[in-house]
Amino acid sequence: MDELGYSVGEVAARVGIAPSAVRFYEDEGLISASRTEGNQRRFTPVELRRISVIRAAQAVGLTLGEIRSALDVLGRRRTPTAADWARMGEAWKSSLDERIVALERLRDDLDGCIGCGCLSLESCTLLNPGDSAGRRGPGPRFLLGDR
Amino acid sequence: MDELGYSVGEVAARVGIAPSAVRFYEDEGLISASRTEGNQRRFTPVELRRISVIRAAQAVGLTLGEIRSALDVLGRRRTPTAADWARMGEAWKSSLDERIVALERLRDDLDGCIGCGCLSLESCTLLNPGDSAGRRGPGPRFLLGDR
DNA sequence: GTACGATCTCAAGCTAACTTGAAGTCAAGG
DNA sequence: CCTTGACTTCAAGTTAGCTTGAGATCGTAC
Repeated sequence: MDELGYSVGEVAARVGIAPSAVRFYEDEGLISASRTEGNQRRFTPVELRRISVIRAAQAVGLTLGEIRSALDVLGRRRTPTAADWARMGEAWKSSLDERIVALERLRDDLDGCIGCGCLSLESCTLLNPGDSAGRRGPGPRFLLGDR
Repeated sequence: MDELGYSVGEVAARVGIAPSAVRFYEDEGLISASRTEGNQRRFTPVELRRISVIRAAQAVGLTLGEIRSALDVLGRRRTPTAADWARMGEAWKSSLDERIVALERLRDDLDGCIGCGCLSLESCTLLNPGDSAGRRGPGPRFLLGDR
Protein backbone atom coordinates (compact mmCIF):
# COMPACT_ATOMS: atom_id res chain seq x y z
CA MET A 1 0.00 0.00 0.00
CA ASP A 2 1.43 3.35 -1.03
CA GLU A 3 0.10 6.81 -0.24
CA LEU A 4 -2.70 6.35 -2.79
CA GLY A 5 -4.01 3.09 -1.42
CA TYR A 6 -3.90 -0.64 -2.03
CA SER A 7 -3.06 -2.26 -5.37
CA VAL A 8 -5.35 -4.93 -6.85
CA GLY A 9 -3.05 -7.63 -5.60
CA GLU A 10 -3.03 -6.27 -2.08
CA VAL A 11 -6.79 -5.92 -2.04
CA ALA A 12 -7.20 -9.41 -3.43
CA ALA A 13 -4.92 -10.89 -0.77
CA ARG A 14 -6.62 -8.97 2.02
CA VAL A 15 -10.18 -9.94 1.18
CA GLY A 16 -9.29 -13.41 -0.02
CA ILE A 17 -10.42 -13.23 -3.62
CA ALA A 18 -8.60 -13.26 -6.98
CA PRO A 19 -7.28 -10.04 -8.50
CA SER A 20 -9.48 -10.72 -11.51
CA ALA A 21 -12.51 -10.65 -9.24
CA VAL A 22 -11.45 -7.27 -7.85
CA ARG A 23 -11.18 -5.88 -11.39
CA PHE A 24 -14.49 -7.50 -12.23
CA TYR A 25 -16.19 -5.74 -9.30
CA GLU A 26 -14.78 -2.45 -10.44
CA ASP A 27 -15.95 -3.07 -14.02
CA GLU A 28 -19.38 -3.84 -12.61
CA GLY A 29 -19.43 -0.62 -10.66
CA LEU A 30 -19.54 -2.27 -7.25
CA ILE A 31 -16.34 -0.63 -6.10
CA SER A 32 -14.22 2.22 -7.38
CA ALA A 33 -10.54 2.98 -7.60
CA SER A 34 -8.23 5.86 -8.38
CA ARG A 35 -5.26 5.41 -10.68
CA THR A 36 -1.53 5.97 -10.35
CA GLU A 37 0.34 7.94 -12.99
CA GLY A 38 1.14 4.62 -14.57
CA ASN A 39 -2.58 3.72 -14.77
CA GLN A 40 -2.57 1.17 -11.98
CA ARG A 41 -5.57 0.87 -9.65
CA ARG A 42 -5.35 2.10 -6.08
CA PHE A 43 -8.07 1.27 -3.55
CA THR A 44 -8.87 2.98 -0.27
CA PRO A 45 -9.73 1.01 2.88
CA VAL A 46 -13.38 1.93 2.28
CA GLU A 47 -13.31 -0.21 -0.85
CA LEU A 48 -11.99 -3.12 1.17
CA ARG A 49 -15.02 -2.77 3.39
CA ARG A 50 -17.31 -2.63 0.40
CA ILE A 51 -15.85 -5.84 -0.95
CA SER A 52 -16.30 -7.55 2.39
CA VAL A 53 -19.88 -6.42 2.43
CA ILE A 54 -20.32 -7.67 -1.14
CA ARG A 55 -19.05 -11.09 -0.14
CA ALA A 56 -21.25 -11.13 2.92
CA ALA A 57 -24.25 -10.26 0.80
CA GLN A 58 -23.39 -12.98 -1.68
CA ALA A 59 -23.21 -15.45 1.17
CA VAL A 60 -26.74 -14.40 2.09
CA GLY A 61 -27.72 -15.27 -1.44
CA LEU A 62 -28.04 -11.85 -3.05
CA THR A 63 -26.97 -11.39 -6.66
CA LEU A 64 -24.42 -8.78 -7.66
CA GLY A 65 -27.25 -6.78 -9.20
CA GLU A 66 -29.13 -6.64 -5.93
CA ILE A 67 -25.94 -5.82 -4.09
CA ARG A 68 -25.17 -3.03 -6.52
CA SER A 69 -28.60 -1.53 -5.85
CA ALA A 70 -28.02 -1.72 -2.13
CA LEU A 71 -24.60 -0.13 -2.41
CA ASP A 72 -25.97 2.55 -4.70
CA VAL A 73 -28.33 3.52 -1.92
CA LEU A 74 -25.29 4.39 0.11
CA GLY A 75 -24.92 7.03 -2.52
CA ARG A 76 -22.01 9.15 -3.46
CA ARG A 77 -21.11 10.16 0.05
CA ARG A 78 -17.45 9.49 0.60
CA THR A 79 -17.69 7.47 3.78
CA PRO A 80 -20.85 5.54 4.58
CA THR A 81 -22.03 5.94 8.13
CA ALA A 82 -22.65 3.13 10.56
CA ALA A 83 -26.35 3.76 10.02
CA ASP A 84 -25.90 3.21 6.28
CA TRP A 85 -24.31 -0.16 6.77
CA ALA A 86 -26.89 -1.02 9.39
CA ARG A 87 -29.74 -0.26 7.01
CA MET A 88 -28.29 -2.56 4.40
CA GLY A 89 -27.61 -5.24 6.97
CA GLU A 90 -31.21 -5.12 8.12
CA ALA A 91 -32.44 -5.63 4.57
CA TRP A 92 -30.18 -8.63 4.17
CA LYS A 93 -31.25 -9.97 7.49
CA SER A 94 -34.86 -10.14 6.40
CA SER A 95 -33.77 -11.90 3.23
CA LEU A 96 -31.93 -14.33 5.48
CA ASP A 97 -34.98 -14.79 7.68
CA GLU A 98 -37.09 -15.61 4.65
CA ARG A 99 -34.64 -18.20 3.47
CA ILE A 100 -34.42 -19.78 6.88
CA VAL A 101 -38.19 -20.02 7.14
CA ALA A 102 -38.44 -21.51 3.65
CA LEU A 103 -35.80 -24.12 4.40
CA GLU A 104 -37.35 -24.99 7.74
CA ARG A 105 -40.72 -25.49 6.14
CA LEU A 106 -39.16 -27.68 3.49
CA ARG A 107 -37.34 -29.71 6.11
CA ASP A 108 -40.47 -30.17 8.18
CA ASP A 109 -42.47 -31.25 5.15
CA LEU A 110 -39.75 -33.68 4.27
CA ASP A 111 -39.92 -35.01 7.82
CA GLY A 112 -43.60 -35.66 7.54
CA CYS A 113 -43.30 -37.26 4.14
CA ILE A 114 -40.44 -39.49 5.12
CA GLY A 115 -42.33 -40.60 8.18
CA CYS A 116 -45.13 -41.90 6.05
CA GLY A 117 -42.95 -43.11 3.22
CA CYS A 118 -45.13 -41.15 0.86
CA LEU A 119 -42.22 -39.90 -1.21
CA SER A 120 -42.95 -43.02 -3.20
CA LEU A 121 -46.62 -42.22 -3.60
CA GLU A 122 -48.15 -40.16 -6.33
CA SER A 123 -50.52 -38.64 -3.81
CA CYS A 124 -47.68 -37.16 -1.72
CA THR A 125 -48.55 -33.66 -0.57
CA LEU A 126 -44.95 -32.61 -0.89
CA LEU A 127 -44.52 -33.75 -4.44
CA ASN A 128 -48.09 -33.14 -5.55
CA PRO A 129 -49.43 -30.44 -3.29
CA GLY A 130 -52.46 -29.93 -5.51
CA ASP A 131 -54.93 -30.87 -2.78
CA SER A 132 -53.66 -29.46 0.46
CA ALA A 133 -51.51 -26.65 -0.87
CA GLY A 134 -54.06 -25.37 -3.30
CA ARG A 135 -54.21 -25.50 -7.06
CA ARG A 136 -51.35 -23.47 -8.42
CA GLY A 137 -50.60 -25.64 -11.41
CA PRO A 138 -48.81 -28.96 -11.74
CA GLY A 139 -45.60 -30.06 -10.16
CA PRO A 140 -44.03 -29.77 -6.74
CA ARG A 141 -44.55 -26.01 -6.68
CA PHE A 142 -44.46 -26.04 -2.95
CA LEU A 143 -40.76 -26.76 -3.09
CA LEU A 144 -39.83 -24.49 -5.91
CA GLY A 145 -40.23 -21.05 -4.52
CA ASP A 146 -43.93 -20.53 -5.08
CA ARG A 147 -45.43 -18.81 -2.09
CA MET B 1 -50.67 -40.96 -22.17
CA ASP B 2 -50.90 -44.11 -24.30
CA GLU B 3 -50.18 -47.68 -23.27
CA LEU B 4 -46.45 -46.96 -23.33
CA GLY B 5 -46.56 -43.98 -21.00
CA TYR B 6 -46.49 -40.20 -21.01
CA SER B 7 -45.05 -38.10 -23.84
CA VAL B 8 -42.52 -35.34 -23.10
CA GLY B 9 -45.23 -32.75 -23.32
CA GLU B 10 -47.47 -34.58 -20.90
CA VAL B 11 -44.64 -35.09 -18.45
CA ALA B 12 -43.65 -31.46 -18.75
CA ALA B 13 -47.17 -30.28 -18.08
CA ARG B 14 -47.61 -32.64 -15.15
CA VAL B 15 -44.44 -31.69 -13.31
CA GLY B 16 -44.54 -28.05 -14.33
CA ILE B 17 -41.29 -27.79 -16.29
CA ALA B 18 -40.50 -27.22 -19.96
CA PRO B 19 -40.32 -30.15 -22.39
CA SER B 20 -36.73 -29.14 -23.09
CA ALA B 21 -35.91 -29.64 -19.43
CA VAL B 22 -37.39 -33.13 -19.54
CA ARG B 23 -35.21 -34.01 -22.55
CA PHE B 24 -32.26 -32.42 -20.79
CA TYR B 25 -32.78 -34.62 -17.71
CA GLU B 26 -32.91 -37.68 -19.93
CA ASP B 27 -29.73 -36.61 -21.73
CA GLU B 28 -28.11 -36.19 -18.33
CA GLY B 29 -29.14 -39.67 -17.29
CA LEU B 30 -31.39 -38.50 -14.46
CA ILE B 31 -34.45 -40.14 -15.91
CA SER B 32 -35.05 -42.69 -18.64
CA ALA B 33 -37.64 -43.29 -21.30
CA SER B 34 -38.69 -45.93 -23.78
CA ARG B 35 -39.45 -45.04 -27.39
CA THR B 36 -42.44 -45.46 -29.66
CA GLU B 37 -42.01 -46.97 -33.11
CA GLY B 38 -41.76 -43.43 -34.38
CA ASN B 39 -38.90 -42.67 -31.95
CA GLN B 40 -40.88 -40.53 -29.55
CA ARG B 41 -40.18 -40.70 -25.82
CA ARG B 42 -42.59 -42.39 -23.46
CA PHE B 43 -42.24 -42.06 -19.69
CA THR B 44 -43.67 -44.24 -16.93
CA PRO B 45 -45.20 -42.76 -13.77
CA VAL B 46 -41.99 -43.71 -11.94
CA GLU B 47 -40.12 -41.15 -14.04
CA LEU B 48 -42.63 -38.51 -13.02
CA ARG B 49 -41.76 -39.25 -9.44
CA ARG B 50 -38.07 -39.08 -10.17
CA ILE B 51 -38.49 -35.66 -11.72
CA SER B 52 -40.45 -34.45 -8.71
CA VAL B 53 -37.68 -35.70 -6.48
CA ILE B 54 -35.10 -34.00 -8.69
CA ARG B 55 -36.92 -30.70 -8.36
CA ALA B 56 -37.27 -31.14 -4.63
CA ALA B 57 -33.57 -31.85 -4.33
CA GLN B 58 -32.75 -28.80 -6.40
CA ALA B 59 -34.88 -26.71 -4.09
CA VAL B 60 -32.78 -28.00 -1.22
CA GLY B 61 -29.74 -26.75 -3.08
CA LEU B 62 -28.28 -29.94 -4.50
CA THR B 63 -26.68 -29.87 -7.94
CA LEU B 64 -27.82 -32.21 -10.69
CA GLY B 65 -24.56 -34.11 -10.23
CA GLU B 66 -25.30 -34.78 -6.58
CA ILE B 67 -28.84 -35.69 -7.43
CA ARG B 68 -27.68 -38.09 -10.10
CA SER B 69 -25.44 -39.81 -7.55
CA ALA B 70 -28.32 -40.09 -5.13
CA LEU B 71 -30.63 -41.47 -7.80
CA ASP B 72 -27.93 -43.88 -8.95
CA VAL B 73 -27.92 -45.30 -5.44
CA LEU B 74 -31.49 -46.32 -6.05
CA GLY B 75 -29.88 -48.57 -8.57
CA ARG B 76 -31.30 -50.48 -11.44
CA ARG B 77 -34.22 -51.86 -9.52
CA ARG B 78 -37.36 -51.11 -11.42
CA THR B 79 -39.37 -49.51 -8.64
CA PRO B 80 -37.63 -47.82 -5.71
CA THR B 81 -39.08 -48.71 -2.35
CA ALA B 82 -40.38 -46.26 0.20
CA ALA B 83 -37.20 -46.96 2.18
CA ASP B 84 -35.11 -45.92 -0.81
CA TRP B 85 -36.82 -42.57 -1.08
CA ALA B 86 -36.66 -42.17 2.67
CA ARG B 87 -32.90 -42.74 2.69
CA MET B 88 -32.42 -40.04 0.07
CA GLY B 89 -34.77 -37.71 1.86
CA GLU B 90 -32.79 -38.10 5.08
CA ALA B 91 -29.57 -37.18 3.32
CA TRP B 92 -31.19 -34.07 1.90
CA LYS B 93 -32.64 -33.23 5.24
CA SER B 94 -29.22 -33.06 6.83
CA SER B 95 -28.05 -30.87 3.98
CA LEU B 96 -31.04 -28.70 4.75
CA ASP B 97 -30.22 -28.66 8.44
CA GLU B 98 -26.69 -27.53 7.69
CA ARG B 99 -27.90 -24.70 5.53
CA ILE B 100 -30.37 -23.57 8.14
CA VAL B 101 -27.71 -23.55 10.82
CA ALA B 102 -25.31 -21.62 8.60
CA LEU B 103 -27.92 -19.02 7.75
CA GLU B 104 -28.99 -18.67 11.36
CA ARG B 105 -25.43 -18.13 12.45
CA LEU B 106 -24.97 -15.54 9.74
CA ARG B 107 -28.14 -13.77 10.75
CA ASP B 108 -27.17 -13.74 14.41
CA ASP B 109 -23.72 -12.39 13.61
CA LEU B 110 -25.31 -9.74 11.48
CA ASP B 111 -27.57 -8.89 14.42
CA GLY B 112 -24.62 -8.40 16.73
CA CYS B 113 -22.69 -6.37 14.20
CA ILE B 114 -25.59 -4.14 13.36
CA GLY B 115 -26.24 -3.54 17.02
CA CYS B 116 -22.76 -2.13 17.47
CA GLY B 117 -22.62 -0.47 14.08
CA CYS B 118 -19.35 -2.27 13.49
CA LEU B 119 -20.16 -3.11 9.89
CA SER B 120 -18.42 0.18 9.28
CA LEU B 121 -15.36 -0.75 11.30
CA GLU B 122 -12.33 -2.54 9.99
CA SER B 123 -12.09 -4.51 13.20
CA CYS B 124 -15.54 -6.03 12.72
CA THR B 125 -15.52 -9.72 13.62
CA LEU B 126 -18.00 -10.48 10.91
CA LEU B 127 -16.07 -8.87 8.11
CA ASN B 128 -12.60 -9.54 9.47
CA PRO B 129 -12.90 -12.59 11.65
CA GLY B 130 -9.14 -12.94 11.89
CA ASP B 131 -9.12 -12.57 15.65
CA SER B 132 -12.12 -14.32 17.10
CA ALA B 133 -12.82 -16.77 14.32
CA GLY B 134 -9.26 -17.94 14.04
CA ARG B 135 -6.68 -17.37 11.36
CA ARG B 136 -7.88 -19.08 8.24
CA GLY B 137 -6.61 -16.56 5.76
CA PRO B 138 -7.80 -13.13 4.80
CA GLY B 139 -11.30 -11.98 4.04
CA PRO B 140 -14.67 -12.58 5.59
CA ARG B 141 -14.21 -16.34 5.42
CA PHE B 142 -16.73 -16.75 8.17
CA LEU B 143 -19.42 -15.79 5.75
CA LEU B 144 -18.20 -17.64 2.73
CA GLY B 145 -18.72 -21.24 3.60
CA ASP B 146 -15.53 -21.91 5.54
CA ARG B 147 -16.29 -23.99 8.56
C1' DG C 1 -55.45 -38.39 -47.28
C1' DT C 2 -54.20 -34.29 -45.55
C1' DA C 3 -53.43 -30.85 -42.27
C1' DC C 4 -51.47 -29.41 -38.09
C1' DG C 5 -49.70 -29.67 -33.61
C1' DA C 6 -46.31 -32.40 -31.09
C1' DT C 7 -41.94 -34.48 -31.21
C1' DC C 8 -37.32 -35.53 -33.01
C1' DT C 9 -32.03 -34.23 -33.16
C1' DC C 10 -28.35 -31.24 -32.94
C1' DA C 11 -26.07 -27.03 -32.46
C1' DA C 12 -25.92 -22.77 -30.57
C1' DG C 13 -27.30 -19.28 -27.19
C1' DC C 14 -28.18 -17.58 -22.45
C1' DT C 15 -27.09 -15.72 -17.43
C1' DA C 16 -24.08 -15.25 -13.53
C1' DA C 17 -19.82 -14.56 -11.78
C1' DC C 18 -15.79 -15.01 -12.73
C1' DT C 19 -11.16 -17.01 -14.82
C1' DT C 20 -7.68 -17.41 -18.36
C1' DG C 21 -4.65 -15.93 -21.92
C1' DA C 22 -2.22 -12.77 -24.85
C1' DA C 23 0.42 -8.92 -25.53
C1' DG C 24 2.16 -5.14 -23.54
C1' DT C 25 3.44 -1.61 -19.43
C1' DC C 26 4.89 -0.32 -14.65
C1' DA C 27 7.70 -0.39 -10.46
C1' DA C 28 11.26 -1.72 -7.45
C1' DG C 29 15.70 -4.16 -6.39
C1' DG C 30 20.55 -4.84 -7.58
C1' DC D 1 20.29 -0.16 -16.86
C1' DC D 2 18.18 -4.41 -16.47
C1' DT D 3 15.48 -7.94 -14.75
C1' DT D 4 11.41 -9.58 -12.69
C1' DG D 5 7.05 -9.69 -10.88
C1' DA D 6 2.86 -7.15 -10.60
C1' DC D 7 -0.09 -4.60 -13.32
C1' DT D 8 -2.79 -3.10 -17.77
C1' DT D 9 -6.72 -4.11 -21.38
C1' DC D 10 -9.55 -6.90 -24.05
C1' DA D 11 -11.43 -11.04 -25.78
C1' DA D 12 -12.67 -15.44 -25.04
C1' DG D 13 -13.45 -19.47 -22.07
C1' DT D 14 -15.83 -21.79 -17.97
C1' DT D 15 -19.82 -24.13 -15.32
C1' DA D 16 -24.63 -25.05 -14.44
C1' DG D 17 -28.92 -25.65 -16.09
C1' DC D 18 -31.45 -25.02 -19.28
C1' DT D 19 -33.75 -22.51 -23.69
C1' DT D 20 -34.08 -21.49 -28.55
C1' DG D 21 -34.00 -22.38 -33.39
C1' DA D 22 -33.76 -25.01 -37.65
C1' DG D 23 -35.22 -28.54 -40.35
C1' DA D 24 -37.35 -32.93 -40.42
C1' DT D 25 -40.73 -36.53 -38.80
C1' DC D 26 -44.72 -38.37 -36.04
C1' DG D 27 -49.45 -38.99 -34.84
C1' DT D 28 -54.10 -37.95 -34.74
C1' DA D 29 -58.35 -35.73 -35.96
C1' DC D 30 -61.25 -34.55 -39.71
